[in-house]
Parts: sequence; structure tokens; C-alpha cells
Amino acid sequence: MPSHAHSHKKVIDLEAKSIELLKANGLSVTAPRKMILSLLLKEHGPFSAEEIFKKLPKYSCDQATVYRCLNQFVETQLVNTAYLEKELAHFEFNDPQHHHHHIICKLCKKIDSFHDCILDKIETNLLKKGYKDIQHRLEFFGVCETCQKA
Amino acid sequence: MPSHAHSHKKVIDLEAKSIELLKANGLSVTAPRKMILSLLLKEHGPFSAEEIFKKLPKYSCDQATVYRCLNQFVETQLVNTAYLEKELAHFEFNDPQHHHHHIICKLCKKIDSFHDCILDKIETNLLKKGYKDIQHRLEFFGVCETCQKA
DNA sequence: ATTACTTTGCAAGTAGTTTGCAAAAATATT
DNA sequence: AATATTTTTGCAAACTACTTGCAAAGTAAT
Ligand SMILES: [Mn+2]
Ligand SMILES: [Mn+2]
Ligand SMILES: [Zn+2]
Ligand SMILES: [Zn+2]
Repeated sequence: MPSHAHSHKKVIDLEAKSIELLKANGLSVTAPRKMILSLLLKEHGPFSAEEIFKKLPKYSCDQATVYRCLNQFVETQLVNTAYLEKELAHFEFNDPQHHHHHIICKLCKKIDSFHDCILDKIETNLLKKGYKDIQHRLEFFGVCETCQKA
Repeated sequence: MPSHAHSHKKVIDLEAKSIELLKANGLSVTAPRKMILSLLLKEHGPFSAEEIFKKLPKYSCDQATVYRCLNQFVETQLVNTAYLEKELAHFEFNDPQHHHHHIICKLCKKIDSFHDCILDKIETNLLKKGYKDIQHRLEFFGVCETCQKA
């Protein structure tokens, strides 16, 4: 089988998968939403909104549309956010089967990821990987009792 | 002993403690730095830069100075940051003896804190406290091997 | 096809934060 | 204590990431 046909098949699959996910989450199917979601399915990220915008075919949609789509994906939990650099959100497809976290180098900003989810163990593993001067930031988000009543 | 004298003593203690901390961290002692650090020692936070600015005596320093001081405190690790709301940094004094994390209500934005540091246990405890629809975000920060060499 | 509703591009606006620069304050040197 | 050197500050302007109003274009239900 020619590799060209193979990669074309993959694109179709991503598009089909995107359409399915959009519909399943009550979002209408538009060109920008399909493109952005396909991209996040294909490349794992996490990516900033600008990185995503630049990865899209030129002039294919506006940067404001990228932000709007990403916000909708976050609302529907199709996409997760990470705040790794100050003032700059990063986005990636939320695959609950592959829950994971990130480490960013304080100097070169390279982002690495890991699947462990217990803090001491994570820190030991990161030390083994050669990281130094490790810090972490852990925040929880939920709805408090007061707000559940109101 | 009159309570007035007592509270005055406390203020002196905070100022003395601030001066000590500034010097220990190689920062020169200035009025804004003393005021901001004293405030963070007195009230735990976490507070946004604007909240801190508004808590200071009126016209006592510029908002840009508050940002500059907070950034220096973060660099020297006197202060920790939390990114609880999108695009809005929160700051609090970093007391290594009282390592803890935060939960923010998705609706009313009220910030609560807890000292547990293992994820499953934390989530169980938060459920017991009455929170619903809990998510978490955990990021690590460190210096990678490549950057240590360079 | 027609209708009702949603989304988009564009340009302008906003929030939070940073920066250049001259004046003022803090520290080091004499 | 006076002076020199270095650092910090206030102010205004700039900047970055992100959002929004609105008219035109697209989507989806009938
Ligand atoms: Mn990831
Ligand atoms: Mn706290
Ligand atoms: Zn690095
Ligand atoms: Zn609440």
C-alpha cells in the first residue's frame, strides 16, 4: 500500500473522529472546530493558542476563532489546560485513559510528561531523569457546598 | 497590658522579620518591600497583585512596584505563586514548614487550602468536605539535564 | 428552500503585567 | 559624616494574551 494513501486515510480518520466528538459534545460541526480538534488529536501537545494557530493552514481561520474554539473545548472537557508559563495557557486533548502531568524546564521551557500520579514518587522519578531544583504546583477545582445549593 | 501596645508589638515583629528575610535573601531593605512582605507574613493569602496593592496604605507605593517586588520575592522563593483563575497570579508567603495546596470553587472563586499531599487522599477529603465536580492540575518545574550542562 | 440559530472574521477593547527613564533612596567607600 | 556608587522607585507608556461587538457567513432543523 502506498504511504500516501495511508496518511490520507489517517487524516480522514481524524476528521471523522473530530466530527463524532463535536456532535457528542453538542457542538455544531464547523471548519475551524474540525481543524483545531483534528490537530489536537494528531499532535499531543500541550500547545499554546498561538502555536495551534500557526500549525493550521495559513488564513484558514482567525486567531480569535482559535481562542473561541479552545474555550468551548475546555468547557466541554474535550481539552485540558495547563498553565506552565506565566500568563500563557497550554492546551491538549483530554484523553481520560491517559491521565498525566507535565514538567517544564525553568530555563529552556521544554515540556516533558509523565503518567505517575503520587507526588513523592513523581519527584523521585524526575530526579532519576536528571531534573534539578524541582518544584510543583498543585491546584484543585470544584464546586463548593454553598454554590451547589444556590 | 493594653491591646493597642500588643498589636503595635506585633507590627514591629513583622517589620523586623521582614527586614531579616530581605537581608537573608540578598535584597536591599526598602519601604515597599518591607510593607509588602510584612503584609504577606500577617495575612496568609493567596492574594492577587491587585489585592495586595489595595491592602497597602493609600499612595504608599506604585502598582508597578508591587509587581516588581512580588517577582523578586518569587525569584528568591520567599513567595509562592498559584494560578487559580485564568490569567491571574496569586501570591503567598512560602513557609516550607506549612507546605499546602489550594482548592478554588469554580463558581464563587472562594479559595480554601489543605495540607495533604497525596492525590487520591486529597480528593477523598475534598469530597468529604462537600466539594463536587473536582478536577486538579499538577505541574512540575525543574531544570533539565541539557540546561544544567549549558 | 426557507427559517432560525450559531459561528466567524475583523477590528477594537480589556486585564494583567512589564518596561524605559529620570528622580529618589539605599548601600558602599572614604 | 560626606560622598560616590548602585539599586530602586514612580510614572507613563507599552506589551501580551485574551475577549468582545457586530455584521456577514455558515449550520442545521423544518
Ligand atoms: Mn500532555
Ligand atoms: Mn495558601
Ligand atoms: Zn532545559
Ligand atoms: Zn462556591
